[in-house]
Amino acid sequence: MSTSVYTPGQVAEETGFSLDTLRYYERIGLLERVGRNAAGQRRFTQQDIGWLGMIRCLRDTGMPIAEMLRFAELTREGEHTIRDRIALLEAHDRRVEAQVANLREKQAALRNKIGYYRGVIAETPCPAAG
Amino acid sequence: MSTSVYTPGQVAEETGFSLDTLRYYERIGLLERVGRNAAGQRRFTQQDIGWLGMIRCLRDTGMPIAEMLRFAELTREGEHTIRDRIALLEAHDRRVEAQVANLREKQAALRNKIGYYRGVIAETPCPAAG
DNA sequence: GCTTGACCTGGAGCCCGCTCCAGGTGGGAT
DNA sequence: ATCCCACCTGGAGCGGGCTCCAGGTCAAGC
Repeated sequence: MSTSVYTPGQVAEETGFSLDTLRYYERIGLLERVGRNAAGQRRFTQQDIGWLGMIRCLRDTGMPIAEMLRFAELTREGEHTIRDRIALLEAHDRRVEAQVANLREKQAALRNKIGYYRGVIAETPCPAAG
Repeated sequence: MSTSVYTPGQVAEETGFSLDTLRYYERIGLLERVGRNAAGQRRFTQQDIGWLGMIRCLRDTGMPIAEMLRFAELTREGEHTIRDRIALLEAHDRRVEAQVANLREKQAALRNKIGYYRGVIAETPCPAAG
């Protein structure tokens, strides 16, 4: 299984992005032009897959595509942008933290509500026996 | 300050929903027809605000509007739907839990990446002194 | 030799959740 | 009396992020 290249289907399978999404990401430049075989079909490298893993992390944590594009750009520009990349990721990390905090807060409120409903039921044990 | 009704502006202020969003929620039935004054202007009750708080929790935790509508419906149907409401909220709670877990997992990966970048910088302390 | 199916392209379409607009009404402060 | 501003309605528009489609090209298995 040390195939050094992967077909679109394999990549979709592995990354969880749909074929259309993979093409879309390439179109908008989030994915650098992917290599092709003689017939013009995409052949992804291990590197491409690694980058897609990064994209997956950023998307799943709610980074908008515009910002991922910025990050992609920085990455392409080379090592001298590493500080900028760190700054970008750290800012994002803070947003993720806030996101989790908000989720937890709202979740607590919802659990409260569930508890309240349970109490209501406890007072009226049998639905139609009031 | 114990105004028993609130203007749209006050409600927007307090709930963080925009005026348009409040009207939109009423239009689609997420908010039951809000009371009006003689001139036809909305006057929200304390109850409306409570409900909006619930909506806020559900939205912020990613519940789609269609499902909030379902919840609203159940609520309007009365006490005999409490078990269904609990079920709905519990299912949602599980999704929220999964959401947080995924965020945490991806966040850890991103922090890893930041750590990696830091390592790269440590090896090349001065940007142009390679 | 033919079918099947994975893939290609460019472009249109879709869903969600708002957000904005035009044109109009009322009501409170000065 | 006047001004201004908050509010009203119905309906159109928008931004993000895909997703689908038509029409076509290879490549391998039967």
